[in-house]
Amino acid sequence: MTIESRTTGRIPAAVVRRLPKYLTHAQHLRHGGIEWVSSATLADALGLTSSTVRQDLSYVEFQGISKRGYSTEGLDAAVSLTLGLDHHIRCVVVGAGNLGRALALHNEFVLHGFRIVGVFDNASGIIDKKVGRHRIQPMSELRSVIRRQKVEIGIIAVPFEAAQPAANALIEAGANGLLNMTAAHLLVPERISVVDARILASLRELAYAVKSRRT
Amino acid sequence: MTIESRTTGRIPAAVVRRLPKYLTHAQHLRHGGIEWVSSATLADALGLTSSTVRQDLSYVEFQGISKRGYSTEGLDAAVSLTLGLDHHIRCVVVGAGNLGRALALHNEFVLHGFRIVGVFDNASGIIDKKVGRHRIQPMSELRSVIRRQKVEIGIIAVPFEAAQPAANALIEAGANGLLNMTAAHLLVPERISVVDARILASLRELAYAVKSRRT
DNA sequence: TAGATTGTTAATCGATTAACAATC
DNA sequence: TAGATTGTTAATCGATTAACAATC
Repeated sequence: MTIESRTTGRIPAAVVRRLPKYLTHAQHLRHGGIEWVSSATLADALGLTSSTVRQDLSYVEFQGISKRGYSTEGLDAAVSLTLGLDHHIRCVVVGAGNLGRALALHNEFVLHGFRIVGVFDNASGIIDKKVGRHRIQPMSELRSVIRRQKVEIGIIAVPFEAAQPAANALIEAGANGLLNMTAAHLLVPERISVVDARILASLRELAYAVKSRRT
Repeated sequence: MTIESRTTGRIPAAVVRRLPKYLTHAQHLRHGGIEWVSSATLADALGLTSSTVRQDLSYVEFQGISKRGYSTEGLDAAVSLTLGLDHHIRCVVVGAGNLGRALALHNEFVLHGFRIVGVFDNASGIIDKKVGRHRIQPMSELRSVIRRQKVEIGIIAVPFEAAQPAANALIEAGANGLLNMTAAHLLVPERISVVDARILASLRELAYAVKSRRT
């Protein structure tokens, strides 16, 4: 495969899932003043093999240097660019319950370029209440906020039964990506990307793991 | 492969990750009064193929019936048992910030058998404050709570730099499974299971997906 | 019974790892 | 220079899908 096709073609799903880990670690190392990291060191820190690391990074527009490894600064920049994180990405939160409010206030998102530009709910009792600097808005305003502010991502933090309607509303309003914090499986058109946060599913996976440990 | 070895051997990771989805959907169907579901219908609802569904369910101690499909009640019971969800599972939350408090109050966990038995933090200013029915306890009490209450799972909802120390404290105190809500990669002994919630990573994956859509 | 649907084997596909020439 | 480390190809491993006999 030529360099051309490797770096411009689609990146395998398994690799895309790992790129955020490389990014986080590269930023962490940079922050600690470490300028170079080898595939072996990176692998150890992230629980991978050095082979996987080198394979993965070959999909990123960036080269390591023999005998030195990868520049943490270059790695940060290149992975950020590959993921499309070179500019702020606007998000809205749908659902202003405990979880939705916590996410709207979550500092880490802003710190890494995800800007929450609206918090929505359909419970009339909480409309206009404040969540940090946000004012809870009714779902009827979702469309105009998404259009005006060019929102790309909707975070769905509603009760189980409200998840699909919330997804429909977000899609109809123009969102292209959905972060699903519920246990519901969302049915969406092919052009829409969904990532499931799997919180309950993760606890259930852990239940299996700790059970298996016992037997 | 004999029935014996299929159902008693270790279940492939990819299958374990899907079992919670089958469980959620089976419970949803049951709740709606639907008693039978075919592999094809299940596949459509969950975005899988009927072949994957049948393969996956062959790892569960439970059989479908030709021409009718799977009993939703049987499916619920069998998957619950396989995952080890036939009894309550005790958890603690470490970190009483926005996210930790939201998770401690999250109704869905209790509803599905995960009981939060303690909320911990090391910021002296918030010790003894209430989170719903929970009182925030200092980390110094973590060990005795985990031992006394036979806690299996620790939920880590602390700032990035505090994640590894929190994991160490949980492991030292006797937890066997960790749900990591932070972006940090946790280094743990082999006997300990970690599942990453990947919230920031999921947003970054979505950033890539919506970027790729545009080009 | 005939047809629908399961359970399972075999084939395909994709992801990970091993190996090593290129190179700094 | 000699040795460490990358980038890439080929081999292995695991996950998904296709196909079909068994069965209700």
